[in-house]
Amino acid sequence: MEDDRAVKLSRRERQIMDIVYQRGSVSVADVHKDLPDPPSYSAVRALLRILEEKGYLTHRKSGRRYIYRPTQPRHLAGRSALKQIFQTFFDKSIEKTVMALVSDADLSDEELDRLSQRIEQAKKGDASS
Amino acid sequence: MEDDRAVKLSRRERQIMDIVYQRGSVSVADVHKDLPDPPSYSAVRALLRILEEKGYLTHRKSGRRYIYRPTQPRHLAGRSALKQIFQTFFDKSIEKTVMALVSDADLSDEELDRLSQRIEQAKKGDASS
DNA sequence: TCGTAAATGCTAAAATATTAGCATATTACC
DNA sequence: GGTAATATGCTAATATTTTAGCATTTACGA
Repeated sequence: MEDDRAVKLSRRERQIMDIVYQRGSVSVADVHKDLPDPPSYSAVRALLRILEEKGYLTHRKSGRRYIYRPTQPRHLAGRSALKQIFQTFFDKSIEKTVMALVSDADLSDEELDRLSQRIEQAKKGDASS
Repeated sequence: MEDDRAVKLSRRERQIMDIVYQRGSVSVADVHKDLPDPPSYSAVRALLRILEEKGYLTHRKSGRRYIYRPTQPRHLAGRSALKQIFQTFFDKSIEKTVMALVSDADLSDEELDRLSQRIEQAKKGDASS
């Protein structure tokens, strides 16, 4: 289990990381705006600083403000989050997980077609990449 | 956003809920065993009691011990967890999420076939349920 | 240029989560 | 029935998280 990352985050830290990943990069004000039951601006800054100290974020200056970005790329973080979900709720079954996702989504026939085709193409024997 | 549930859990509470959902139902000892950096048995009991107070768990007696179960059914909890993931990491795209899941999984050709067929069957026009 | 609005740095207070330990109850087994 | 092992109930100490506020810096615009 290399899920040490998300497991160690406090509630607020987790909420903030979610916002960061959703937005890609954020200013303090962005986070403050999106946070449920938002605390003071100061509090948000402190949390961001802590997350940076812990290695989850970096920042750069843009004009007079800091822009924070995650250190772990989004797609990697997403994958490990998915892994966690399918282990916890879907008996480690990809199929169950996918079907839950699909059946909740109310996709059009076209979208379903496209999806099933893309899955077909993932087959090993398939050279049409 | 009705994600009020997971959003409110503390770190330990979340770890415990994960264990509960993974196992289906648990004794205190089960949780204690699975918890990363396990605290005392007492601490685990306290957390379970709190989670029950908050409405996430119930318990029944089995012999001399308590068996805890989640109040929200597994599949529902799983779905809302998935929703959270695909919103946060995959631009609210089912397709992106599914493909991330599939491409990480190293499924056999047979499994991929089966999956793509099941997705086909989800089409509205399809009456072969 | 220079005033000012808007940012960050820092620190410590307050709230919440986490933990251990002792007292008590229950069950299984001899 | 008696007793030891294994539960839970409860409470208070400790650790961590979350927060606000004041001091200082920075860049934008009149």
